[in-house]
Amino acid sequence: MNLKTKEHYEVRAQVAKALAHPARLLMLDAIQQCGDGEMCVCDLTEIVGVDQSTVSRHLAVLKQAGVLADRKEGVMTFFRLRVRCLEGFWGCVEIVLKEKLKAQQKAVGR
Amino acid sequence: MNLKTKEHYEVRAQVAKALAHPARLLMLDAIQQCGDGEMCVCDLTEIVGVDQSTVSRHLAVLKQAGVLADRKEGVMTFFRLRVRCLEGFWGCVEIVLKEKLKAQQKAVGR
DNA sequence: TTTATTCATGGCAAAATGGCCATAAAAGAA
DNA sequence: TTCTTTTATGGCCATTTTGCCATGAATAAA
Repeated sequence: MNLKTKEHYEVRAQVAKALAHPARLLMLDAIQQCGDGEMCVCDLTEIVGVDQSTVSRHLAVLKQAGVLADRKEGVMTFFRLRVRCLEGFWGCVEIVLKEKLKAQQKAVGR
Repeated sequence: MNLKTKEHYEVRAQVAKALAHPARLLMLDAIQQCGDGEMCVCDLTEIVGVDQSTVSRHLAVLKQAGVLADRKEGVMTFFRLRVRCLEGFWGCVEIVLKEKLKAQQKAVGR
């Protein structure tokens, strides 16, 4: 088998972890769908509906993971996606969810 | 904007969370690469190198998420992938890692 | 039957995560 | 200058996650 080093799996898990929070998913979705391709912390705070400090920390996680980039303009900070592959990422998640549903239906019919 | 419900993001985050652990990644990789397409808990325990009870719990997480299925044969339990899309999933992670590296290089050269 | 093997689970402790509040820092407005 | 707005961060607490040990349950072997 062609298994990798422990670090190999750790850095990849770190990226997946950054994507594994509902508030962060919502923020990514909002940024992706907004016309400008970027959003300020204040707007994201309103959309997510948690404390501004919490949003700031979520955004820091996504930035640190390599998913978002930021740009300061005056008093505001705008965040934008650094990658275009998230569709594929969530496409796989959708498939997993469908499989899970299948398994549950099979279990009920047992 | 076409944002989804809170639950929409929660179930998807749950799947991502299941994939967001180095030991679980290693196990998925091992199962994917092994010839039979399935592995027993005992072999996975040896590969990962943590307690057998810990491996069992990791496998339960992946099963619950819809990523793995299991099959009992005698005293052993074999786990196999339920989905074929993980390549795409990790492909996106690779792209994120490359972006992160680019950002770090830019930061050093500043 | 007794013994050994394989896996799952209860219990517990350590660490990580996520949330809020308060507040600092930076920029612009008055 | 002083006030306001926007963002980031320290502090703190509650919850979740992760790991191990011990042990139970199930099956196979002796």
